[in-house]
Amino acid sequence: MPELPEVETIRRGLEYFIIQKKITKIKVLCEKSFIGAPKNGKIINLRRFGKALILDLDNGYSMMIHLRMTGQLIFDGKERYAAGHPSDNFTAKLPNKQTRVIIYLENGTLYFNDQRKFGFIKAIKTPEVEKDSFIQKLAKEPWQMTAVELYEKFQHHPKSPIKAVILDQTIICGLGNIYADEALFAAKIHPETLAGNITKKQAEKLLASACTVMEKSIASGGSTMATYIKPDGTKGDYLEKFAQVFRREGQLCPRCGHKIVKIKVAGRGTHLCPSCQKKELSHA
DNA sequence: CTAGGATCCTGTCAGC
DNA sequence: TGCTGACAGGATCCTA
Repeated sequence: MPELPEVETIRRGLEYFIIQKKITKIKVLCEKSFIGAPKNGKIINLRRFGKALILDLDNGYSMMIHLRMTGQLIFDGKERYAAGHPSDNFTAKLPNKQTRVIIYLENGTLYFNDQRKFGFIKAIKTPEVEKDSFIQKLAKEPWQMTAVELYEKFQHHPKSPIKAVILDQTIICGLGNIYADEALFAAKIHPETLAGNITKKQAEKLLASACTVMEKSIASGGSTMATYIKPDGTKGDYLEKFAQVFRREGQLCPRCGHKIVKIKVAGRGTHLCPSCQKKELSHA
């Protein structure tokens, strides 16, 4: 679930609590969730590659963390800092049934929770991080990429729907299901448009939109910040505050007032405004 | 090589 | 109430 903005939010938030802190012990509660041998050591750096987080230790080892769909990192010390897949775990007593790994630090405890066990922590030597196959295959983030580069990549997947293509981290890095839908909406492109039919102009708009939607999210702390309290005192979340189309099927398009629909593209739930995001017959 | 679908796993929710 | 199937903010593996 966590996409680039959420992982960046976690990185920035966690940094404050765990940099220069020693790991005293690591407890693996689910074998599948930890690859390699746990290493203690002092945390000297927190890096991010796409949706992957890298925790560097002072002993030559690193831990690569990927949250996949339902992973969460919750630091519990004097204060609690929780981010990742939004759920009650953010405020629950830990460890609980979904806790997979516990990292004990000198100043608190870092819980890796993951309902579906798709995520993992992997211990590797620091120089091996950039040789990791996932990291190595990652494309540039939208801010580093030019529209021409992106357009040319589209030509390698001419028959795939554009949504499937922008979800591919080896083509453009950082978007997930939310921001793919939001970026396509902002660029007024139908998610089923074949990548080979995307014009240079559309590629440009799409790239700019990807930057904008993710920047806005990072600036506001990512979509997975626990919750916020609405003026009426009830709880709300990022999606109802910032998402234009994601999980808004049945509601009215904020741009044209047409009803937002949900379809399936590339096996994923996909939200769009059929009026703003016309299939083929867009511009020239 | 690309494209599409199945798969990993747990939990929740809609519909009968 | 209990069951069943669909679905879920990701990525990889398998097949055609």
